[in-house]
Amino acid sequence: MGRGKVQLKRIEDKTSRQVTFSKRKGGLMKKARELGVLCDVEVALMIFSDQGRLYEFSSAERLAFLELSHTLPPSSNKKQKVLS
Amino acid sequence: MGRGKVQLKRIEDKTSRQVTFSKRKGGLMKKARELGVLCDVEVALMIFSDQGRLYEFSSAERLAFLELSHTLPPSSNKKQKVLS
DNA sequence: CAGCCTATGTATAAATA
DNA sequence: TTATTTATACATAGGCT
Repeated sequence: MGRGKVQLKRIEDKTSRQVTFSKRKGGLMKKARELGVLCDVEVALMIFSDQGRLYEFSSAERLAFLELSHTLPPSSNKKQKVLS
Repeated sequence: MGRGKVQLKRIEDKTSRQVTFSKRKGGLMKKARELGVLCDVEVALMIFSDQGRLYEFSSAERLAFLELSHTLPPSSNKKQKVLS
């Protein structure tokens, strides 16, 4: 989307990679949420970045264990950050 | 997208709900894969439908446990189907 | 660096086959 | 009912602030 076509490879420039990560993470979570609501299914989305753990789910019950059973990203030595 | 605007509520018509599920599931997985590659992060996407379990991940190592630690959807009494 | 803007690329709702 | 075809809505890359 946007002005240029997307190449399916790691974005080398750190700044653009961070910007793209932020934009696409938001879009992906929105879509995951929509799929859950529109189609009445349970969806879990987990994204591990260098900063911490991010996740999304539309129906907590069956998926709540995900919060507890994962391992911490090795690069993270701080308390993990949990975002909606 | 498409011809009509989207209402963020459960699609009541079973046929449209199934059609929408199929289309959006594909789109969501594609985007999840792209985010993982472009931004060099680990992504896991799990969708529980009535049919079975679907999942996606860009980096198997840390997330492989997801395959084993989840519980089966109660509505599924057949062997689960695993898709890429 | 976090937002805002907007031209363009994509995803997809409906319609149709 | 599933596959293909548009017309549109939506997401977002690159620029700019």
